[in-house]
Order: sequence, then structure tokens, then C-alpha cells
Amino acid sequence: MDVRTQILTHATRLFAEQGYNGTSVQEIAEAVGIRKPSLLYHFKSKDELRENVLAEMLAHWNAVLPGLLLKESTEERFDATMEALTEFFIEDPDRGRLFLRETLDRPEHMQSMLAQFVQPWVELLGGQLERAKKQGLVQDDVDPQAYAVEVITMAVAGTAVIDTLQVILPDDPARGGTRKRHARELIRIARSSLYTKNEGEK
Amino acid sequence: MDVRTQILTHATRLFAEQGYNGTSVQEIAEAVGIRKPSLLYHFKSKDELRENVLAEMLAHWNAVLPGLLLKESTEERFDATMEALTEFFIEDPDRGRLFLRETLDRPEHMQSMLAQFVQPWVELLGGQLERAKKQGLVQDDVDPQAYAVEVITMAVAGTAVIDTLQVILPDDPARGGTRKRHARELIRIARSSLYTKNEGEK
DNA sequence: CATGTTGCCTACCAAATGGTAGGCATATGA
DNA sequence: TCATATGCCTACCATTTGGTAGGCAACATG
Repeated sequence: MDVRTQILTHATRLFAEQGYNGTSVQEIAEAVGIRKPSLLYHFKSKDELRENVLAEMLAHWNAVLPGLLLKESTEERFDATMEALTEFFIEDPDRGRLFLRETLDRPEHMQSMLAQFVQPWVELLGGQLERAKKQGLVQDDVDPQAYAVEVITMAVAGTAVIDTLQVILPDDPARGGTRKRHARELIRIARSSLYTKNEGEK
Repeated sequence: MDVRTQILTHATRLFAEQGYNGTSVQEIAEAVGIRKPSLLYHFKSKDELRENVLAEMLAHWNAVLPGLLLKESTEERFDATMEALTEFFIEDPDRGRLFLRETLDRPEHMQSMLAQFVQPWVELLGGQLERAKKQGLVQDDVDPQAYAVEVITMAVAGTAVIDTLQVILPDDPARGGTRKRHARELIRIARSSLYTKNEGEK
């Protein structure tokens, strides 16, 4: 693997585990197996490295996106998005941790990222839910934007801390592993608190 | 106000905002208006300060707890707990941030705290929900422990990042401020994804 | 062959970090 | 009154931090 990529990989892991301030350039260089100045040859500063780590994660997500837009019905698109969202973060919990840490450490930066990449989606979803409400498909006391925020928070923060929560949510032969249980319940809560419960339980 | 208390107050704020590693003893001392060695006279080390900050937060929570145990019915207790949980974290978002940061930075430490303070509650709730399921009060595909974890995650992480999410969830004259919308929707989701929806919509 | 350019290195630097030593004034209590 | 404890200070220290200067080997290219 390309050295630059190796640096990004290890930096991602270490930033996610210990945070930006808790990780020294030295430590990342050691993990890669090179000296500090060699690392700073590839990335001019620690801050530039951070930006690239974030950009990489965003690129991964953008690779998943297009598929979601192809779905036809609202419900199909909702399900596909929920599934992609949880899968994306569960696939590599470092993503959620990184995302969460960035939100805590640099709120203003995260705000502009949210405005750019997330807000349009929430806006779109909001409109669809309002329409679905009128058709009686969706519970009428839902606050669509707030709903979206809660679900995203659950997905991101949930996967970020799920390994730590193993004490509370142990592996269960009948229900599956900790991560599985988290993912399933997250989707259940999201669906169950959205759709009306008249006909066809499921 | 007592100097020791002032130190704890400022340390809490700064740790929550910038994280433990992102905050120097110097900076805290400056905020209080004393010199660094004076601060280290009150707390032997930065780490001891961190422990005290956490202990303080826990003490606040323990002051809320007893009231919750007095409630009679399961549903009353559930509602009271949910309300106390959200109120506790919304009252001061630093609590959620601190809690979340600690979970990310020191997972093992947080695990032992969870095992001690949270697990018994989840266990208790789990038993009650299983019983309520058999009575048909609670949806039968709920995974009680997973459910508890998701709700707690939403409450803690939600309040921790809610101010940043203002872009997505703006103040709305009809629905109230950002925090209010978050709190209301959180409780709605928690209830709606738990109870069965037969009689009496609310 | 000469002339960069790439990628890594050793050696170094100023600044900031958590923490210690020890002095000095004020209050407390025998 | 005298001893001791409290609470804050200045001065200092070793270590770590992000980052720079500059050298050196390998390789590509005119």
C-alpha cells in the first residue's frame, strides 16, 4: 500500500481512538514505520492531515449515496437510506467516532459541513414526510426535521460507542451480537415511531 | 464562591468544550484568575481534577435519582425517568459532552461506571418491559436492553451536539426552539416505538 | 552524462506542557 | 505570643509538541 494511504489509514484509526489532540504526529509516524519529518513531507501540517482524513471519510460516503437516489417509492428510499446509514457506520465504527469528535471539537466546521451535505437531505425528507402525513401513512405528531436529527444521532453516536456499551447490551444467542442488536433496534425504533400502525403489522 | 468550586466549574466547561487533552491546566487557572501552581495546590494533578469533575456530575445525577424510584406504575416511572434524563442533560449540555468525551477517550473507565450505575437500571427496565409485553402493553418485537441503550444514546449524544445541529433543526415559531424540538421529539420517539397503539392515542 | 525530483533521513528549534521547590503573607489555635 | 497550617505566589525543570533545515541516496529525464 502507498505510504500516503498508510498514513491516512493509521491517522484515521488513531484520531478516532484518541482524538486529534490526544494523538501526536510522532505516534502516527511510528505506526506507519517512518520518521516524523517524512510524514510531514506528505502532509505539510498535522491540521492538513486531519482535513484529509475527514475528506477521505466523506468520499467513502459519497460512493454510497448515488444508489439511494435510484429507489422509487418514499418508503423504499427511506428504508434504503436507513440501511445505508447504519451499515456505513457499523462497517467501521471509527467513522462514527471521528464524526462525533469533529462535532465536539470543531462545531463551526461541522456546521458548515452539515449545511452542505446533510441539510438538503433533511429538507427533502421533511417535505416527503409532510406529504405522507396528509395521506395518513405517517404519524401526525412527527416533527420531520427533529425526527431526522434524532435518527441520525442514534446511528452515528450509537455505532461510535456501541463497543463500550457491551456491558449493558451483551451478546445474546437468541438476539445476536451487540452490534447486530444495536442495528436492528435502531431500525425498529426509526420505523415504529414514524409510520402509523393501522394495517399490516410490518 | 469557593475557589475549589470555581476551578471545578471552569474545568467542567473547558473539558466539555475542548476535551481533556485540548485543555491545559494553565488555561483553567487563567479562567479562574489564579496561577497554575495554585490550582495544583487544590488538585494534585490534572488527572485528579478530571476525576473530580466527573464525580461532581455524578453527584448531581444522584440527587435526581431518588425521586424516580417513588413512582408507582411502570408507565409513570418510565415517563418520569425519561423526563428526568432529558431534563438533566438539556439543563446543561456540558454534561452530555463530558459524558460522551469520557466514553470516547476512556472506554474502559466508562465501562466500569456503566456497569455500576446504569446496568442495574437497564436490567430492571428489561424485566418490566418483558412483563408488559405479555400484557400486550408493549410492542412484542422490542429488544428491551437495546431499546434502553438507544434511548439513552439519543438523550446523551443529542443534547451534546444539539447546538451544532441548529443548522438542520432551526428555531420554529410553531414548534419552539432547537432544544425544545429535540426534547419533544426524543420523548415522542421513545414512547411511540415502545407502547402498542391500540386504544387512546396518548 | 548531467540535472533535477522524489522520498526519506538526522539534527535541531522554540514553544507549551504537567509538575516541583520553596518563599511569603495571613489566619488559627495552644 | 509563638507555632503551625493555609493559600497563593515566582522561578524553575524535564519532556513533548509541531515544525524546519538541510543532507543523501535512488531514480527519471534532457
